[in-house]
Amino acid sequence: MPDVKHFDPDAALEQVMRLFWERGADVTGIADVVQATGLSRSSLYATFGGKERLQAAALGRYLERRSRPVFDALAADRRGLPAIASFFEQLVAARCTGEHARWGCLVTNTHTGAGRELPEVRQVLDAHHAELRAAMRAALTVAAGLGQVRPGLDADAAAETLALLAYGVNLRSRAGADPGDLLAGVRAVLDGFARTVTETATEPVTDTVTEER
Amino acid sequence: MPDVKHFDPDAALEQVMRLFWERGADVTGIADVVQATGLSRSSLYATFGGKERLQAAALGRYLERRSRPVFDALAADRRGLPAIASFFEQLVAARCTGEHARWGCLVTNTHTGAGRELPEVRQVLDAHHAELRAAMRAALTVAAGLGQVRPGLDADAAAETLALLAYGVNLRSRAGADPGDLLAGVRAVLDGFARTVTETATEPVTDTVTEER
DNA sequence: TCTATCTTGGAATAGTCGTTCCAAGTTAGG
DNA sequence: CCTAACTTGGAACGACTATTCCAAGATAGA
Repeated sequence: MPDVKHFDPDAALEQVMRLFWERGADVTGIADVVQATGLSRSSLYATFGGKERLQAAALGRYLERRSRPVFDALAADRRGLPAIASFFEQLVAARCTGEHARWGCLVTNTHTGAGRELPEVRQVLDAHHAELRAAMRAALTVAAGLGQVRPGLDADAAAETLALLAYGVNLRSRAGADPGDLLAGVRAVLDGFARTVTETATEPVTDTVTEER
Repeated sequence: MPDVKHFDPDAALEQVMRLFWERGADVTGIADVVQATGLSRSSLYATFGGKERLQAAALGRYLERRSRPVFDALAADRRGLPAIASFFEQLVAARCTGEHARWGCLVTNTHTGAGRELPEVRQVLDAHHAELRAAMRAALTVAAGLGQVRPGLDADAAAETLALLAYGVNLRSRAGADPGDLLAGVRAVLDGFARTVTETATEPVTDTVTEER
């Protein structure tokens, strides 16, 4: 029987993902990957193939390990509009403070990069958008059932709105946007989706967002 | 007296801007710039300096020639919410069809690129955001004066929302998003900002957006 | 322990990157 | 026409790019 790998491919891919996430895949060289992972070029190419396949794998890992769990939590949250508000609060906090501050979102960042034309990458981009929108839609449906939402709201359109808003937050956070501004922008949208003007004015569903500022 | 330039620097910068816009500055080499402009490396460096300064110049030109005129038109538009709806209709159309389809927005694209840390570039990014938000705010103020907007709407927050939404549209359009989805997302926001639920349901301010689909 | 089979480190590949340099060409005032 | 001042084409630079290759090392069944 042959030799086995002297490293953990899963841990290596995790480091590659973080490297591409923080710096951007386009401007990160294989030499950087070698240094960050401690692997040799041979092991890297034998395990992951070339850079394009490595980028696709790292992007797929980001969707599975980073995005999807949050999307699933949102879709499973039974609170309605507060669930969406909570999602954005955590998003802004993660994008503007802590370990990954100003890293943005790897999927969002990839939209403008060179690898966006690769089929494997494009597929992840579209899947990310579909899953984000579906999670938003699910939360909006719950909100509608709880009577939190204004009559006549198009849940599909509103879900698309919130997805686009999340991309905007991700994008601007990478340029060092003020978290207060981002949260204010989120609050204005959710207030617009809420049941009536007076209700949201006296007791807004997004009170927690305001408190975060 | 010395020799004069054998080319038009303004026209050359225009071509560079379009090149960076379509392909991305990071993945566009000086060789590509030389080929696209027809200039020699000597003339290029003598006129614009290195690549970083060239990128900053191209980005500044984009803001001045592409973004600002549209922002100014929005800020000067006295229609209120229809002015904002019209802005987004033109945006989606420009991003998804015609000459610059799937190019996105150069400023939006630059948010995720390598040059985003350069002071000159960062300055343009922030200026772009400030001007976009100010234009949105101006249109919202007009809308409030015309009684088109729901009571209690925070114009600053709503302006931030619309700016973030525009970034989302720009980003997703570069990945080939469906223009109908984008317009639906825009419509949902504007309906939420409009005066009352019943009014926007029977006669939405964003009717023209709906018709575009 | 032997050996087939895989992994590993690191050299080497051809190509591209941004940038610099210089001789040759071009201009316009004197 | 002369010449100072500038522009231009194109070669050349070292540093980097992704990728390939191979000898040496490691492994586990026979």
